Amino acid sequence: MLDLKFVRSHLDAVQEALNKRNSKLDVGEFSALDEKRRSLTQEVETLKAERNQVSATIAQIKRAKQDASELIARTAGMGEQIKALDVQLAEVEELENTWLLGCPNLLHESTPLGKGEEDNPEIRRWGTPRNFDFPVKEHWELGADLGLLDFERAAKLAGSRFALSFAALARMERALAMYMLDVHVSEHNLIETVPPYMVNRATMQGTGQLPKFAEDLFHLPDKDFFLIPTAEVPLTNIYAGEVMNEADLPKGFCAYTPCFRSEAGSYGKDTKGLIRLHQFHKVEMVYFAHPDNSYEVLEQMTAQAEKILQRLDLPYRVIALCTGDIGFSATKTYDLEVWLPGQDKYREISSCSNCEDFQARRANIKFQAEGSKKKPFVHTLNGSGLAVGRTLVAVMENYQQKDGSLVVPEVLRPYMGGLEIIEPK
RNA sequence: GGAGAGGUGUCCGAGCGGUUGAAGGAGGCGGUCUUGAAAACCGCUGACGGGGUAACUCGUCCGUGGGUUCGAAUCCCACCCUCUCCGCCA
Repeated sequence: MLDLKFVRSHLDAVQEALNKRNSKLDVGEFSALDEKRRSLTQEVETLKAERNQVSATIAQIKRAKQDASELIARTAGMGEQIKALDVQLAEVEELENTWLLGCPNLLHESTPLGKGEEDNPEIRRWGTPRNFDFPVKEHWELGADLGLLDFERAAKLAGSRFALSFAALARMERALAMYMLDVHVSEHNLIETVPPYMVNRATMQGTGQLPKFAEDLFHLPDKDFFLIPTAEVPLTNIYAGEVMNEADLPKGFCAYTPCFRSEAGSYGKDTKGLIRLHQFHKVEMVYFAHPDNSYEVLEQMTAQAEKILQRLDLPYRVIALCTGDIGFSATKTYDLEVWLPGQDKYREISSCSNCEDFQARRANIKFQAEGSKKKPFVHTLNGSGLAVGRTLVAVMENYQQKDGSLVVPEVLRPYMGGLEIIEPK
């Protein structure tokens, strides 16, 4: 969330960012609440100061073993009055806080202005889409023909937006995940992590999923746990409430986890195949960075995600999300879109964002500045490195052959017992 | 799941319902002493919010949330977490 004092003193700048995001939020609402809170605070604190004084006097009298009943009688009703004001104050504070928690992040100056995804500019392209001398299939067709992907039985087990994959295809998904993790751990020095896949409310609030986006999450009411929609949530919250060492920044983590999304409101979108499921796997990168160089870390992290696509020889492009399309917590985001010949378009496979101190403030993650008493908030960044299910889709569609078989990308072969081709039955 | 113990400041650790924001240590910072260092001694050493140009001042915070009281770290209730033992379990 944004800093309360910053919002108060930069109302115009905040409103401008909200407008660029197509948000309907009005800073005037915040302003009114803030003023109300401050005047109530003064009122109640004056009363409390008075009460504390009288109580101290009573204490003195009692210690002198004298009778204080007269003074005690005089304070009757004071507690009630304070309590009533405290309740009012708590209500206003709650409203103000809810406003702040529901307010999206500011925007980096380099984030392009735009209404929606159609306005996202392309930054660069890598690779050349392959020319096929036969009609290309989409991945679900390939999977079904190979007998290695089964959506009907998955629907029987769970419902729509679930998948079953088998044998070489299942193994290839595992190979992809292992390969990604190995690259990030041995080449990028990320700390491999196995985090909880269910987290509590505070954790979801720390990264910005709650309170605003509850409908996107799976919730276990018994324990009040939420299934993670991305490993960004547990990883970013690792240092919640802690003070990190400046010398340790930037500090990066990665994790291979399932991700659970309710996909409410996506009816009719990507209803076929592996593109949009309630459950998928993703290798996620999260960095805690120094505010001075977090944008360099963003470039580096994006390059790390790109490296995976390059090693798999999958053509992709990098786009910058515009102000109307960028996520709630981010000030700047690059999306990597991989070429899917079956769909004849580029599709999102990674999203790399700098959230600056937006999440750090929510989750209270600071660092001790050396040679100073200050404890500034860190900057947090997150990026997919990559979405494993969608990478499998990209490999299937890009590596398909005329006879319906799939060539196994070279870098994956060591993870698949040397297998070079996945043959149809 | 059952039985018990406990959660206090950077850390350890006290705390009869009333000068306790919190004893006493340790650590850190500054100083005295010293050729230098150590030791010893002295002082300082939390966060957040409100008011004030400022010096400063007021309020809140002893796991979390409620309650009792003129007054709660201290009493009551609920919840969370940690530890020990038993049971169950991959």
